[in-house]
Amino acid sequence: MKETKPSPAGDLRVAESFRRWVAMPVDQASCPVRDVLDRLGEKWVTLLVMALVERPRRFSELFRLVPDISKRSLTQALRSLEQDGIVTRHVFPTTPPAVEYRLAPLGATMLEPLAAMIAWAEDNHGRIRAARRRYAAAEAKRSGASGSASS
Amino acid sequence: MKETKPSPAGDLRVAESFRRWVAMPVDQASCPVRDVLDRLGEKWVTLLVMALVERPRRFSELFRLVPDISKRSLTQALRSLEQDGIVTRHVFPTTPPAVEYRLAPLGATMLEPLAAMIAWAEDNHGRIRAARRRYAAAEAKRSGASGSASS
DNA sequence: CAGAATCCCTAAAGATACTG
DNA sequence: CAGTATCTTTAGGGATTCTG
Repeated sequence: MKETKPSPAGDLRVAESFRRWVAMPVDQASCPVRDVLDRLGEKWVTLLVMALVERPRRFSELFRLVPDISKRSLTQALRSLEQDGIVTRHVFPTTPPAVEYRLAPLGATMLEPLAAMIAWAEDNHGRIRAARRRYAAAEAKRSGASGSASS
Repeated sequence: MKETKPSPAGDLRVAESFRRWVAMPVDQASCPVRDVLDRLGEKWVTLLVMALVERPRRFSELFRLVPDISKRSLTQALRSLEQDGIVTRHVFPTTPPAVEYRLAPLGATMLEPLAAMIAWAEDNHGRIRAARRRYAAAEAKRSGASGSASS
């Protein structure tokens, strides 16, 4: 197990974050949580960041590395990341052209929190799947019981 | 600035995570990163978790708290969270009925990594917005320069 | 090789109306 | 109050084709 530190301070910090957030205008652009986290939520973004941790990768390399992505989505996701300064794009004017994507300094700073989330996901994947099964079972029982008895 | 610790260990850990992930079958359900992180990426999920940090909230409370969510989306997001064991749902059979959503223990454990991500987002929101402006400017120049000279 | 452009299609999200 | 049901709109994303 990792450190199961209670971190009441952390909780309070989140609570504070939320308080600030809720006080903000709905304006998506000015709310970091929505503006930044939404980006990270985009389908392939985190996966690509992970793919770039070890070393820079070329387009086709990433394309092969993520089996079920389309070139279009790959391009889009890389654009997002480039736009936000998370990755940089280097074009080598050879023939045929080679393009390399590398984690920008800003991107490197997000590895820590990202790794924390990933670790949490891995640690609790079992629990979550169990919870889903439990939920499905409860749901099935609800449907099965025709609204009559069965307490 | 916070601690800008280099954390090479953290980076390696992510790299390792990715290596494991890429070796996995595409099977979404067996990959924690995709299975769990995708959920967290769902539009309102993190926001709702944040809304539940301080104390349990009722449906209508959450509805008011998140200004631009629809009842339908709220219900769905809460279902997701309930399904995964992140929140629990308590029905008080009064008339009219009151339903309270509260962070489950499992949900509480994700506050730490989530807070880390949020902190990162807040710390770097300015940088990201700047990067976007830079990107937009560079893009505009590309369009402006009719593809001829300009080094 | 690395993309841009196009078409298509599904899933997510909003609005509205109805119900226990 | 706390939903569900239905309809509609939209945008994300996939497949394909074309280009520098």
